[in-house]
This record gives sequence, structure tokens and C-alpha cells, in this order.
Amino acid sequence: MSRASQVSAGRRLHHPAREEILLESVLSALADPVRLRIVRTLARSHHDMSCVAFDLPVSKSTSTHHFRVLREAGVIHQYYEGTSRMSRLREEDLEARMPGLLAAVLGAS
Amino acid sequence: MSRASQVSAGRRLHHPAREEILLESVLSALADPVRLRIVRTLARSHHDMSCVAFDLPVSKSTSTHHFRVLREAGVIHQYYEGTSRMSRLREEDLEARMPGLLAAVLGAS
DNA sequence: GCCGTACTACGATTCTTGTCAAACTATGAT
DNA sequence: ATCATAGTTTGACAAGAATCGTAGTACGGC
Repeated sequence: MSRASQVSAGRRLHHPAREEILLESVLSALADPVRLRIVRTLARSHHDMSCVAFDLPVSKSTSTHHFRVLREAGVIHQYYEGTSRMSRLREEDLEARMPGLLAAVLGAS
Repeated sequence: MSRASQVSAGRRLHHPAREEILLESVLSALADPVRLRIVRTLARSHHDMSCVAFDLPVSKSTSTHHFRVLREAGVIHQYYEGTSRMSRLREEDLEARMPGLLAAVLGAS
């Protein structure tokens, strides 16, 4: 395979465009305790985080699953940096599509 | 059975107290299309509605199920009026527990 | 090239959820 | 008492979601 491919097979990450982010998908994504924890941690940290930095109470493969759900719902953006996969909240996109939602979720008890 | 029981057996409705309303349960409750529709309809109507008034695309028993999920999550309050079961949004309780959430959900595209 | 780290993909399992139909209960009207 | 209306309950089923372990891939360093 040519060197033209910047990212090797199996390393492409799908993200919905801003307009494709759906309320229901976001709500489902946030309705899980593990994923809520990920989102809260990301919001507190103020910088992108690799998956290992989260210390989640589930196995690695389950972690991967939850990050994928968040990414495909449009809640987080992920990109590779070396062997790590970095995550950050898509705050602006979420604010544009459902104003106040993220703040309300993060602010709730 | 004595006349002391105001509401006959099988007609008692459990509602969580305000402090018992949990973010995760509310998010799960709102993450379903049928239930979101119920909530939006209630929010628009500005008065309590009986279940029949919703015209949902599901069977009666499925309706019952969805109203129960909303009630047990603390999203709606229900009470009997004749043979009807009336519903209303618990807007104040939701606002107290997770400020801005309901507005954000209702306001989203 | 080889190794370790970080993550992915697959398959299996188990749990939960949405759905329905059928039978039942409660209420109000006749 | 009978009936119609409105909703409940139960039991079943299918689909989906969360979980795991194992095996695999990608990258960086040696």
C-alpha cells in the first residue's frame, strides 16, 4: 500500500458532522454511568485526554466501546497521537445543536 | 376492604421525591423517541393531558410502559381522574434538580 | 527486526428494553 | 346490572446494549 494513506487501515475514526448530531443519540450516549463519567472527567480536565487517563471500572474493550458510542453520537472528538487515542468534548458543536444541554448535564448534582 | 382506601388496589402510582430524581434516569427516560414525543407534547399543551390525548404510534400497553418510565424517572406526575390518567411535567422539580436540562431538551432541534 | 504499550475487532454471553396481544380492573353512564 | 371507556398487568418475544476475554494491529523505541 502506498505511503499516501496518512492513517492506516482500521485507524479511521468516523465523526458525525455538526448538523448530523441528534438529540436522541446524545441523550442515549449520556445516559450511561461510564460514559457520563468520561464526559465529566473531560469537562473538568480542560485538555485532551488519552483513554488510559480515565481509570474506568471496566475492561479495555468495554472502554473502547463506550468511547465509540460517545464519538458516534457527536459528543467527543477523537484523534490519534502516537499509540494513544486522544479525546476531547465537542463543546461548540453541542452548544450549537442543543444549547445549554451539556452545561445542564455537567451542572446537575 | 374498608372504605378508608382512597384509591383501589392496582391504582397507586409511585413517584420519586424531588431529591430522588437522578440525572441518569432522566436522561434514559428522555432518550426514547416515543417518550420524547410525550414530553414535547406535554410541554406545548400547558395543561394536564390524559394518555389517550397523545395519539402515539404504539399499542396501549406500550404506552402504559412509556408513561411509567417517565413517571418513575420523575419526569412527569400522574394522577387519576375518573377512568383517565392525567399527566403533567414536573417542571419545577426537574429545574431544581438539573437546572436548564428540560429547557435545553425542549429547545433542541 | 523485536518488544512493549495502547488500543481495536471479534465472538460469546448476559441483561435490558421496546413491543405486542390477551385477559383483567376500575370508573362512569344508562 | 350491564356496558363502554381508559388504562393495567402479564407473559412472550426480538432486538439492542454492556460486558468480557482473546487475538490482533499500529506505533515508538531499542
